[in-house]
Amino acid sequence: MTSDNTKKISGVRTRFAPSPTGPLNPGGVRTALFAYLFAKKYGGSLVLRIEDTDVERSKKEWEQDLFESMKWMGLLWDEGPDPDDPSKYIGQYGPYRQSERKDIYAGYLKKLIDEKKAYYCFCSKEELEAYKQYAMSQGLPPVYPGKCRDMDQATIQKYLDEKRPFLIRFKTPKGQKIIFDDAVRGKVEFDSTLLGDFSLSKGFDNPLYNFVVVVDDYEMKITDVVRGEDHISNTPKQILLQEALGFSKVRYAHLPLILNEKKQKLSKRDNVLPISAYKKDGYSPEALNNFVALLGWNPGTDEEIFSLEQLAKEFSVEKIQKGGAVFNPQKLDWINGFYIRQRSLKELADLCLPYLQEKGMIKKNEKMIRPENELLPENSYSVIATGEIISQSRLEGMLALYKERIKKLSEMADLVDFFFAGELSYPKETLKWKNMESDQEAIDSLNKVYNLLSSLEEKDFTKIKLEPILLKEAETMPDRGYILWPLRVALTGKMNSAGPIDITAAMGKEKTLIRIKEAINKFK
RNA sequence: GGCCCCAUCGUCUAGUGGUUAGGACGCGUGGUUUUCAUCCACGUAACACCGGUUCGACUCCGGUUGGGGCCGCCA
Repeated sequence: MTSDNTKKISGVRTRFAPSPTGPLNPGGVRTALFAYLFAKKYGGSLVLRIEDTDVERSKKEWEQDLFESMKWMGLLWDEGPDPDDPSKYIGQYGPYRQSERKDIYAGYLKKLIDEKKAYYCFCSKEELEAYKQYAMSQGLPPVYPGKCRDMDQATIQKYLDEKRPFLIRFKTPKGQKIIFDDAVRGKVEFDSTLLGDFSLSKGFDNPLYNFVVVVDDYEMKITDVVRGEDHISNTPKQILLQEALGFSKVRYAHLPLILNEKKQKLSKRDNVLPISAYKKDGYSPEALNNFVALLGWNPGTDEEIFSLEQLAKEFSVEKIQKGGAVFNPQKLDWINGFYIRQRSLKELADLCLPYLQEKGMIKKNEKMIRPENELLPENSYSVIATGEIISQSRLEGMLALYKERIKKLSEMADLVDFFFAGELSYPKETLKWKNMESDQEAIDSLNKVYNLLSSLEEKDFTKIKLEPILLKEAETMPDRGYILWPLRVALTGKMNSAGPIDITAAMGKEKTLIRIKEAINKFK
């Protein structure tokens, strides 16, 4: 019922307003995602605003990281810097970089001072810090004591003429109850007295957070603020400012925090990676969005897999949790593995290729022509260690065997490395199946398989053809391991791998026979 | 210390006065299998506590405890 009402609200405008002081992390993405979903759900738009008023801490590189990560995640904004060329803007209300809007802020500051709703403060940092310590020790609210609140005009002018540094403070009304209705939490109440005369700006050209947020949300016609719960105690300050400036009200939805394993607010100290690192590790944006959406929100059904489009459809503020949610990397891995298993072989190959190339295993051939000028029917790759040429479908066949075995793409390379290696090195004892009593049994097994396979043609190296042949042979032994285990180790050099018959098919006749020969030779 | 917020399995959560408290991840066991995974089946495990309201509380109210957030010339 509530969601129906909300749906009717026209012109919903929400915003994501990060400060570029570090790489975008899962916490930031969660805020961005929810703001995005809120906008999409109610047919509104998402504004991206870079809160870079702190020149010391704000860096272009983090802004760039933010654009790239958001784009990669598919969280595209409707207004703000152009993701493809951040020096340009999209949407009709730009630009949205606070560092480029100082004139606007200065105008509102002057207005507040003229109307005696704000005042100059010339107190020193040391003075203020000392008072704060004292106040805390006395159990008093650690807020500005108001020394400069009623300074006479002559003194103000004198200090200004002396070019003393100053702060502009808001003249917070005392004893006022500030009540707002949070979409997540319901009614929230604060006492204005406890807020103190908070600061709006350093001089006229270094405006501060609480002030610029209010100005920008108004100027950008924001209707709904979706942000982390860590901002809830800023909300009464911002409401007071809206009232002082005669701005319209905005609605608030404060999201529960994402917590570390110790149940504290996620921070850089925790082993949570920036989005760019998850990307590098081989997590997909779909999995990340899906996982992060489920942190503090649920669809009300048992369903857990959602695309961004489905999320935008299903999303509702009523279903947002009140308590914080612990970031659980195991569940992320599970979801990521799930998405990998959904991929087509072509997609999987495209996705894994960069990892294989990075490890120096293969390279993609530019020309679709073999050295002897034979045209290839499709893409081809060169195996760097051996110079072999393999086709797209062969590569896909190899990767397919490990699709079910990885949770992230970066794990693929180490699993399939044997396909792209020269002679394998492993202790010959591993060729011996656990039930075998002597080396000779392993040698016999390998010889048998060698003979069987060498009588076949390359085109018979498919699972369908190979399986009956090899299994028939295996049935003559005490158990299948007598045939299959030595073959596995000969082909992969590993104790754990995909099925040996699958590998034989994926590897092809030539290389398979070479590997078996090499294995037998280890005993000579 | 002050203010604000929160409270169901280890974790993410369903649940809106009467349920064997459900699902998912993880973990364990079994099945499939030559191995590792996948897959399937089964299992493990929770209403923080104390009062009240009520015929009846996980659910409503109060308190306690616990956890968290914020208290910047950061955002």
